Amino acid sequence: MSYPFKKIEKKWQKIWKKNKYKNWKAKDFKGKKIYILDMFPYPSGEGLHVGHVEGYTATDILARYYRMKGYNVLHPMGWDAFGLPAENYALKMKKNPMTFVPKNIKRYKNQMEMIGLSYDWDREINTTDPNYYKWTQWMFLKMYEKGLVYQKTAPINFCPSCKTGLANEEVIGGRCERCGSITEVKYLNQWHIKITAYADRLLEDLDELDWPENVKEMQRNWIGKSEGYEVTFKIAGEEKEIIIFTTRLDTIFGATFVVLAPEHPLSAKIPEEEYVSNVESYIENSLKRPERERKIEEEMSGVFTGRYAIHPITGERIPIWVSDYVLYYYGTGAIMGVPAHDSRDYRFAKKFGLKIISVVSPNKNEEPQNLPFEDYGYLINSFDYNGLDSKTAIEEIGKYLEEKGLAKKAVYYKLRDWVFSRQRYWGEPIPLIKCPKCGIVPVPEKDLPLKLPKVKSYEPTGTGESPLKNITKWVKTKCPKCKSDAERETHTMPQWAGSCWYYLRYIDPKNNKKFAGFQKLKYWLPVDIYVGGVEHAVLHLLYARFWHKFLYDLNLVPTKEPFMKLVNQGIILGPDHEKMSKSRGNVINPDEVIEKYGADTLRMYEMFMGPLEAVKPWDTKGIIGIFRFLNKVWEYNKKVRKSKKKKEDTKINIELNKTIKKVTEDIEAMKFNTAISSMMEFLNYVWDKEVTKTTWLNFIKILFPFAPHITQEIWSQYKKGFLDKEAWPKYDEKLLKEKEKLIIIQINGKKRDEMSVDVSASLEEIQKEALERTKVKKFLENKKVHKIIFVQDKILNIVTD
RNA sequence: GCCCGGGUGGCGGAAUUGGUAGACGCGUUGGGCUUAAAACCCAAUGGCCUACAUAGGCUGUGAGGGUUCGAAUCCCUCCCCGGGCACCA
Repeated sequence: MSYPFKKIEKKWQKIWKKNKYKNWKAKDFKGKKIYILDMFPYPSGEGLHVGHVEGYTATDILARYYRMKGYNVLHPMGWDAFGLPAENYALKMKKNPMTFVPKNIKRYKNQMEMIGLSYDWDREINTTDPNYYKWTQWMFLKMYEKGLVYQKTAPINFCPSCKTGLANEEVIGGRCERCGSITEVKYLNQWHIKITAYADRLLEDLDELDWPENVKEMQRNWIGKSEGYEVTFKIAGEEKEIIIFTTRLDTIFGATFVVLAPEHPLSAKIPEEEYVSNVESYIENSLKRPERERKIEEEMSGVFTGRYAIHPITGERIPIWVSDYVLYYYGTGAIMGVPAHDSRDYRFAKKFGLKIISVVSPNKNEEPQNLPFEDYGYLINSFDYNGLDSKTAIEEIGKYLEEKGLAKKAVYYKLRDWVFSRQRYWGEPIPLIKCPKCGIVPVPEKDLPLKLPKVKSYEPTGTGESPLKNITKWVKTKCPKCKSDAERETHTMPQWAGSCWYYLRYIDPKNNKKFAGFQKLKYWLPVDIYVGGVEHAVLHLLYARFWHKFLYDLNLVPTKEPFMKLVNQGIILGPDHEKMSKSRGNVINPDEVIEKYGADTLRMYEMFMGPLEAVKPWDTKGIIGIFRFLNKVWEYNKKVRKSKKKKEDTKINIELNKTIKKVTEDIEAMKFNTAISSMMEFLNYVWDKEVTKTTWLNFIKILFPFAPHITQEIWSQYKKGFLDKEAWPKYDEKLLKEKEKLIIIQINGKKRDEMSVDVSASLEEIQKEALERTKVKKFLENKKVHKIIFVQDKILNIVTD
């Protein structure tokens, strides 16, 4: 017979709800605050999966713990309901997202209650609520006002299945982040946001953050800062010049050719007559192919223009080529080819028989052994600069060229501006109006929110136009400036827009004058702990940091960064150690687990599986261990209720204090798996013993954040009120200082014996006692003691010759 | 190719950061309860070996080497797995 978890869990969930979640409310400006945040879900309709439960349980434990510790805890939840995930699901089910999404939200919320998550539901937000997206639009207009929003026709990534343009960040390995389709390149006129203006700050401020190193590294790589020089190469017999970008000015004496990207304006302009048709067809061909395809190609291609560039130092004539291994959208779209020290230039030179000169070597006055040699080293074959190390050479050569006006320092980033238009229905309408007379005119603030119109058909068109385009009534409007007939922008914002600032709205969710009051923001920010999946490393987490910094510059938020500490929960694999997926049939459904074992078991098992950050497989058998543990708690409680014991034994007291200490420290370090182990150890220890009610209730208190239902039920059998309101038990350090210590006796580093010693014993006493032990004597026969090493309270190592 | 993680029993994982390797849990084996099974309870459980037994020995944290009285932990070389980036000049 198992304990009646269904009855207990239902009972307390009902009471908590009836109590209007009062125990979980955050109060502004009251005492010491802590802001514990989850990444809010997209309510797609598939329901919560075990991965959500993992992260949400972890923060729930923290929230419950800190409340008991007397903190003012902000632990909110909301819905990221705009965007592709929700819309694609609605499309699949042939429903309108406007009616469908609220249903999904209900389902998600219901599931969260079934897991026993202690959110402050008064602060619930929904990104599709006009009262919410009013402020998303407002912030967008602020960016527009500050010149960070611009329109440009550019080749962008386009998902043929979702039928919309995507940002660079949304293309993972050439595929759409949402649906996995291979993306295409389309030339579309899109709104962009100048996130690149913040590249340097986004990079630098990473250092201050308590984030996993790999996430910081991913952001650094994504931003991809390169410092170098722009160098001018004159074209022989022409006024025109080619500006190239290089980070390796030390290799300039090895530049034996110049390469232009096919898109480079000079590519089509400069070829000698006999080369024109060749170059033109090459350019035409490469423009047809998306960048991604060009990259994958092993074989290098390119054409000679028939023209030569003048080397800026030696004055030598070097050939100018056009090749698509040079990217137009990075740097200046032109490079100097240094085949001896760059693998791509090397391959290119080999293929077309171009000159290769080594100019950097690992050793002075020596040619490098293997080409290409891409590391820094010492200069050779470089005239006056021979013998200098690469770094010095870069500076010296840079100085020389700068003086001659042929070079200047330059910084380039891999990060590109954020493509912000989506050709989809389910998003925040971009609040801009196109007036034939005034051009682009923002929707006046008083007219916000610009509501998304209700429609019958919202299927994406695939033409590069938004479905909103067909809603003539909505599209046709008057220009706010000149009142003449005008049209609304019909593209919508990407799904990331709403999630860029949702953590701010929780702080002041009902404010209808501002997105949030500054004093409240000052009290609650920054977010102290943010838990969520690593998949947002260069998406949401980069966008939100950018958005936050923008608001910071307008003095609208008090901190430079939104999220101080970030923790990524590791994904939970199926029992077969493979990623959970419907097609593999290895998906664990949390609803079913709750049905079979209850929410407390589900919560605790997910915390017990291993470290929060680790990727770990679900073990269908393993969960029984937690279930047994909770059953044992229930059984043992019956024994305690009958007990008349008044005074606790010292040994049990020590054990309890040890457990409280371990659980306290482990929760703060988010090491939930070992916290649970130590509680199991405690129960195992007292299992055949009797404890007082006080001892037992202290144990129940520390178990509460992990298993709130069963503990609250047990608590109610002794005392009134909610465990949320109880103070976290303190542990007594004095009790933890044991009188006797176990000393391990090693001989030459190997454990041979152990003995118990009074803590007050002197080293001499311990040594003497140890050397007299029969086992020790046996090992020391015919040997001379050379040295004795003693580690206080731990080890005595006897070293012999 | 480059950059991050990581390799510990049959499995998930512990190990105070250089000091008893394998906590806790699963599984397995033996025993109890039961007409029987499940559930539950008790005990054993890294591998190899010696022993009638109480016991005891050797070996062991991906491989090899090094530092140290002492290494899962630090250093060097290599192998393997996971993740990210990938013609970014």
